[in-house]
Formats: sequence, C-alpha cells, structure tokens
Amino acid sequence: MPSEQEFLSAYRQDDYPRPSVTADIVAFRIRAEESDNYRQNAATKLSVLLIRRGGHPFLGCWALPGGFLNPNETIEQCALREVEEETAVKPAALMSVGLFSEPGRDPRGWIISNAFVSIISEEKVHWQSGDDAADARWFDIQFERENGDEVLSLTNGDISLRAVLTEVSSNFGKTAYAIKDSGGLAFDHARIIATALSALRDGAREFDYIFDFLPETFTLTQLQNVQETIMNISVLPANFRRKVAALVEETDAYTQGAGHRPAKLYRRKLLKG
Amino acid sequence: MPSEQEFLSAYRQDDYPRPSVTADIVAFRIRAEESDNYRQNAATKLSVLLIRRGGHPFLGCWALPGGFLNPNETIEQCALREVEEETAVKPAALMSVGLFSEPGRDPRGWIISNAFVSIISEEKVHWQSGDDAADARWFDIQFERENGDEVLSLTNGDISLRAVLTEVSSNFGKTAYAIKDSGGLAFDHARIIATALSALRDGAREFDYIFDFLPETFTLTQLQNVQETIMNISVLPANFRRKVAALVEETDAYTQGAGHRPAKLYRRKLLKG
DNA sequence: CAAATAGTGTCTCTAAGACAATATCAC
DNA sequence: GTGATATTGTCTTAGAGACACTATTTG
Repeated sequence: MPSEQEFLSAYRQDDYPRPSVTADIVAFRIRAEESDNYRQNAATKLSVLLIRRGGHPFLGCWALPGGFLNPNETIEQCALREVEEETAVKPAALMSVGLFSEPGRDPRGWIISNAFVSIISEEKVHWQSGDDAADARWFDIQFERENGDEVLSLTNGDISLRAVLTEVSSNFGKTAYAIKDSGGLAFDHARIIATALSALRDGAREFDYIFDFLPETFTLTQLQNVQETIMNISVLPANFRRKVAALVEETDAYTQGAGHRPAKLYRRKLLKG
Repeated sequence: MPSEQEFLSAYRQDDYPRPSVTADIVAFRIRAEESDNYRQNAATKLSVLLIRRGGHPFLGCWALPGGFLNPNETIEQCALREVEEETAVKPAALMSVGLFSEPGRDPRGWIISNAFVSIISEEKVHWQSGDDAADARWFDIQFERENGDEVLSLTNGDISLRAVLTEVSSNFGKTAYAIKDSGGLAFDHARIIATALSALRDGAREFDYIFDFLPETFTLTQLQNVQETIMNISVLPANFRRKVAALVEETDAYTQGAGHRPAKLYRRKLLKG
C-alpha cells in the first residue's frame, strides 16, 4: 500500500463526476404598506427578493439571487457574499434550508443548490432602495392551501406570479414540496421559496429571530406584527407582551408623532453569551 | 443575444471549478445493554455507526459511512443508498443536518459533504449483525459539557474515542461546533456527529421520531427509554404516558416472561394522511 | 412474600388564551 | 371630546411536573 503522501499526490478529483454547487438566497423582509389614514399604523406584508434574469436560461423570468460556490469559501460565506452583492446589506440572519439536488433542476447541467433563508431588516433596506442597476424587486408573499394544493402567490405592483405546489413529505418537521406549476419562476425556485417559508414559519413560533426583521429598537406592537405577518395568525396584545417580556428590555425612548398614544421603544435582551 | 438553445449547447460546466459532493451518514440506534439481573429491564445507550477506514486518507481511523453523489440521484437518494449499502437495512428516518463545506476539511481536495441523521431500529439491526466484511461498529455516545467545551466520547469495548469541541454559534436553534481535538476521528466527522446529535435531541422533544428507533409494536416504557436516552433526561412515567397517549394505540399483545408484570404492546397511531 | 416493572389517580403550579378596562397622544 | 393605539389586570382553562398509590407477573 502507498503512503498517505503518495496516495494524495496521485489522487485526481477529475476522475469522478462533480456537480457545480450554488447558494440560493431566499431573502425575507417585512414591508410596511402605504396607509390611507396617517393616524393608523401601517399594515405589513412579508416579501421576498427576486431578480429578473438577464441571461439564459430562463431569460426574463424572476429568480432567487444566488451564485456559485468558490473553492476557498464555505457555503455560508458564499451565501453571505451573494446577499451582500445583491442587496448591499448585511443580513441579520442566515439559515440553511437544505440542498436541492433533483437531477434536471437546472438545464445547464448538473448544478445543485443549497438554499438559505436570509432576513433583511426594514431599516437597512432603505439604504439601497433603487441604487442597483439590476432589476431586483420585493414581492409580497401569499401562501395558502387551496383544495389540496399549496398556492404561492408573489406580487409586486402589476407583476403577479402564481405557483402551485404539493406537499410531498413532512420529515422531522421539515416540510418538502413538489412543483405542479412553477408560475413562471425560474428553475425549481417556487419549491425553494415554499420550503424556506415553511422553515421561517416554524421558527417564528420561537420568537428567536423575529427581532432580525426590525431595527435595533422597536415597539412591542411592531414585534407582534412581525410574528403575525410571518405566521399569518393574530394574537392578543396582552398575551404577546407577556410572552416576549423576558426577551426584551425597555429603552427611555418613545415613538413620536404617530397620531395616537406613543409607544415605548424596546431593545432585544441578550440572554446568554 | 444567442437563443436559449445556442446558449445551452455552448455552456461548459468545466469552465468553473467544481467540488466533489458526498453524503455522510450519522446512523443512530438505541442499544440495549446486557443486564446482570434477568428480571431487570435492560439499560439502553444511544450509539452511532462508525467504519474503520481501510484506505487513505485517515487510514485506520474511524469515520462516518458515506459516499459520493452520482449525477442521476438526489442527495437524499445518495444518503439512502449509502445507509443501505453499509448496514443492509432501510433506515426508518433520514434528516439532513446541513452541508459541511469548510475549505480543507478533506485532504484529497475540494470535497463538501451533506450530513444526514439516520435512525435504525433495534429490531432491524439484528438482521445484519456481523454479515459485513468491513469493520463497522456501533459506538456508545456520551456528549457532555466540561468546563466550557463539549466533549464527545465514543466507546465500543476497548476502543474509546474522545473529541473536544466548542459551540461556535446557535443560529435559528441549530447549534454548530468547531473541533478543538478530533479525538482520532477522520475528517471533520467529530463536528458532524456533534451537530447531528444536537439536531436529534432537538427533535426528540417532539416525540415525532422516537418511534423510529423501535419495532412496530413496543411498550410505553421502551418508548420512554428512547426519549430519555436520546435527551439524557428522566421523566416520570405517569407524565410521559399522558403525553404520548394521543400518539399511540393499544394492541392486544403483551410482553412475556420478563420476570415481572407484563406490559401492553402499543403501536404508533397515524394521525394525518 | 419479595423483586421488579406496569399502570392510574390527583394535587399543584404555570403558562396560554380570552376578555375587559384604563392610559395617552394628535387633532 | 374623538380616533387610534398602548398598556395593564385578571379570569378561566389546559398542560406539565410531582407524588402516591394500586396491579401483575416470576421466583
């Protein structure tokens, strides 16, 4: 038997077929809607960042931002790099939602993709609004069951995409979907978005990262809105406040000029570490 | 601009560097210990399957089973294939725990690995005990905090491996570790095992897959033992029974000849679908 | 009967949900 | 005062944990 050194210098990776590997980013954000009544708090929507493809394949289709993994980086670093390139913003959180490796998912060849959920806080989005030449837009998300299927609707002004999926398995609390109709989204991105949203919702129950959608200080009503918007539920303020009380700490500041009683601003309380 | 067909036929994947991709399996099992007293129920240990490497690199070291992804399969299919090849058993469950892509993790070159937790039920393990020529063994797991670090101890008879890790981040409830001392385990497998165990424990709280460790019918005490062994806790029988009551259904059968009161055998109740 | 596990009843305490009431600002 | 949201108090109920007790087998 050869020595380890001999083995390694004789080893040729090219002898085996290898896929290209990408990281795709499902960047979520809570978007405040315009309000008719300036005294009323703005309604909020969950939205996702899509980019209009400027090249083949799926030319002109909307797709998730993403890019190829380089040899000198981890997939997390790659994902972070892609978010920053695309949004000029450092995301508050990054969570892997799995490797998508279905043969044929990319017409260019054997390309597998690790998808990530990334959370962009409202505050930071303003920095880059309209600074990028690429056609990147935030689409409001609606994801609902309709006679057996899951329908994912994405809207931005006049543009409206409607993908239809089926829930195929729910292994270990992780839900997976199959595409019935991509709704015009590129690649298997409808499936990736559905999976990412499902993971986001699972986690929102824990309050752990609802903070990442907000600026450093926030009102408890804003925080409640984030959870309600993500999970598509509504809870009573009294109960919500009781539950998050241990996770936040007061500041001295209050909201101003909202046309109604000002709200105390809170900050996330760091528990351990 | 060329047409999509022209673009695709001109596209050359070889122009970009590509990693090799593997699936590594962390196969868990609940192992019943030999008992001194035949009237006493056997104690149980959580154990993991390791394989002694017969080639370079890490020749002679213990490593997780795994193998390269083929172009015509998904990473889940690859993982399933590897478990079946290695254990001759169809695992009860398979859950991804993430992509390990740290540059330099494999001395052969750029090789990234998606790790999976797989659960093997005690019943099925007997089928294959000792049928494989390869040196594959089940190691009992101990994973405990020791002055700031996490120590992972794996034992099988005389063989004892002791890896030291540090918790580096706990993003979205998923805990990640860095290796301080690999304890003789190949590659970054100490880290992968720690991450997988952490994911396994997180899920055991939900009862969702503690069933997968057991045969089709089981006693409630066995079920309780599985949860206690995985999570390294102990709960009161009355309370455990109350909680799982909705998840199981009675059978007509009882355990026999145990030297004490027989226990009713239960079966998992399928709730939805 | 003794050893050992199987299984049940019930008390307490906490947390979740529902509801009602009060507080405070801009106009 | 009115509109709108902010904030607090408390009742009820479901569930978790603790503890004590009874039941059933083999030797």
